[in-house]
Amino acid sequence: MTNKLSDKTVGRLSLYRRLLNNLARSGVKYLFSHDLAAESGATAAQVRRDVMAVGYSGSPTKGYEIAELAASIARFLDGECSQSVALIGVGNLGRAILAYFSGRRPNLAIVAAFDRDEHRVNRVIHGCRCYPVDVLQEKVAEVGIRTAIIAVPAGEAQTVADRLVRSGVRGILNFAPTHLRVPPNVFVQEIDITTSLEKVAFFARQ
Amino acid sequence: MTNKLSDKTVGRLSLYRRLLNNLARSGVKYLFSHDLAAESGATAAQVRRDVMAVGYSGSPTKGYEIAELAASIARFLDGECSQSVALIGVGNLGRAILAYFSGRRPNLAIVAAFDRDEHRVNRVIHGCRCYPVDVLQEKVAEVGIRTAIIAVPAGEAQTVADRLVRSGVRGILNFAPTHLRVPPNVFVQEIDITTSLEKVAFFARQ
DNA sequence: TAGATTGTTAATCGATTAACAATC
DNA sequence: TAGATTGTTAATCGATTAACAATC
Repeated sequence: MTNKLSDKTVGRLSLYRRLLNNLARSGVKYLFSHDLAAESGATAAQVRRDVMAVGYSGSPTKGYEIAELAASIARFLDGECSQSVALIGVGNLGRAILAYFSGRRPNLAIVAAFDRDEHRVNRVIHGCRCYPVDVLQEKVAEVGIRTAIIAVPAGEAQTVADRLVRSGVRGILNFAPTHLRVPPNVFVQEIDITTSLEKVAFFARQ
Repeated sequence: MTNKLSDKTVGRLSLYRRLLNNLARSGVKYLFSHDLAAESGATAAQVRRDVMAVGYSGSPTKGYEIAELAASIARFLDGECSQSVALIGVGNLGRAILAYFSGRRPNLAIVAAFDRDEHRVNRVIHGCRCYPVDVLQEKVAEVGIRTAIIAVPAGEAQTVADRLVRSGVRGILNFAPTHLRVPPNVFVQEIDITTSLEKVAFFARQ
């Protein structure tokens, strides 16, 4: 179960699950690899390999049973118990992230937010309690948080990351436009909106 | 100049430029490939290859002249004239994006935002005029916008993308959790925050 | 000069794609 | 059965890494 799975495969599985849940809601029972491929942007062969990786099998005539496949992916992606997430930085982007995840994923909820600005702390934003950043390490260690989202300005991101890692965080989603230096046992996913937009603008011009 | 450059290379170049500009501001004049590598998370060999791609040359003893290299990258990434960007969806995320880019990049500015909700339109948010989505095609074609950001709910993203493409847009930054189907001459960069967070949570548990 | 770095090619690696026997 | 799809392996592709002569 704790296989070595590539970054990309895990990303695709997460996407498949969401698509499958949507389809299940609309009453569809089965689909073929090429259906899921068309929905997700992957290829049918990728879907088949990814499905294989989670240990689920389909039928050559009926395809995959949607509910079963979704359940297999869930078993694979989600841990035994639900995971708590911390958010650091409650500016425009941080608040958008809070709003976005508010009550959406019960297994993966942002349970604590932190900010340096005292006007933003000691209140509840989109259902999430905001604390001063001074209590970051204490709080993260206390709750046993292992996943964090960094949405602070570039200059503060590395300091925040260091403190997170010291408190036991093992995965960071980093929106700050800075490459974070972390130990090899910590997974970092960088989302650099400026770079993404510049890429789009570049290829739009070609 | 209009070379076939990979997605990843363009992304790294965009990041290098930002790092170089920061260094230039702090008064540094030269750096070596491994310095830029350490800052960006790339390898020194990647930096050398990327620099080669933009047609700039360094010196084995001094390294790269920061200002010159930044200028070469800028010539390469930016077009002749500045590019206008449209934003569709002025919800929490859309407003965060507006705030983020507001006045930051003169060459790549969000000049028009669109939303379906009439409470959000016909006003200026973070310096950007918001229009009803009905005038999207008209406005995009009129201004000659070729780059757009989609920040609408998943269900509306494909419709919006179709209309954008019909109006002449050739690059889309898509925050909606939907795989967009577009013609092959349109570049799409998907930023799926939910998938990214699930990936981080998954690897944090390993 | 000696030494480190550059520009650039060759070797490696990993992921994607093609292919096909097994299956229902 | 005939036919399409599955599970899975082999071939392909592209990007990363290693290597090294040329350079200052």
